[in-house]
Amino acid sequence: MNELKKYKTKQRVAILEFIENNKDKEITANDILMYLNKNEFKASQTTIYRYLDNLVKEGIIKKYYSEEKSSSCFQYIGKKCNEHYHLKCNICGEITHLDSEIFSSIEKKIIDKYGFKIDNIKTILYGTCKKCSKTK
Amino acid sequence: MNELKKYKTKQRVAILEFIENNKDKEITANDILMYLNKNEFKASQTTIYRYLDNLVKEGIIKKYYSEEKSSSCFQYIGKKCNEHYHLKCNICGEITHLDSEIFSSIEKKIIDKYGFKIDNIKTILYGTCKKCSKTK
DNA sequence: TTGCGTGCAAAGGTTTTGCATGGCA
DNA sequence: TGCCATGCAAAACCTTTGCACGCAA
Repeated sequence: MNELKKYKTKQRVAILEFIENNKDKEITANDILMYLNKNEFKASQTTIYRYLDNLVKEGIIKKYYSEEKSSSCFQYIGKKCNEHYHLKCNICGEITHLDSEIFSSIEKKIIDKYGFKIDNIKTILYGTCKKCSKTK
Repeated sequence: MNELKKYKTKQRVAILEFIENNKDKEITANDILMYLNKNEFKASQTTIYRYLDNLVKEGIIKKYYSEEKSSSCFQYIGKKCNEHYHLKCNICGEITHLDSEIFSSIEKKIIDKYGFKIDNIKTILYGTCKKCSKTK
């Protein structure tokens, strides 16, 4: 994505910090709001939603919808995730980063046959991870 | 799954008919509401939501969440869609059904390397379709 | 007649928007 | 100083709930 000008504010730092500290969890906008209200810097829900949108567009976090919570959830994925795909376990929520070579042949096949260019940032492959397959 | 007593009402017939006639589309509760309002039998949104819940519980339709539409979508379950993947255009929303062979090699690779079993019903491959790539 | 189904209106919850103010660079 | 970011309140949505009435069986 292009370099949009962005300022570093206390709110943004606090929000991103919270998300980074909870890499392994799905976080709702409300979780962030509740957490910040108990801490040093507060941020309004408006700010939280707007900043989360930015982070999603930049590919730094991912957004999903949780039926269970009836709200959107966000999760940190890191800055170098623009080149590969992600697997997400339906059961434990764990995210696995896929080697990019695995998908390159398929990307090409799909472009050739359907003219469809897959967006690897937005696309998430859902399923069941190794651990959860065993304990089932 | 058990045999709950159910009445056959005009509203329910109309709702189910609409869903069946749009097997290949994602339908929101609102789509049904709008459609019915233009036609023979009307149904309130309350009725629609309640009946959709029933159909989901009975396994007749499937419910998932559409980020695009920011609302739940429902789809009649046809056997054919349980075996392959779907491409969804970020721009026009068109859904393309993928030939299952294209993905089978990848599924195997991912199981071998990560032990991850992809769920082809829940997974949707997002991107840009041929038409929208051209007009861009 | 019985009791499930319906519709209305209102509530509940999440997310977005408009606008004036605040604050980083 | 120039803009972007923020916060408030209200709006816009989607979905659920309570309650009285309607209607299939």
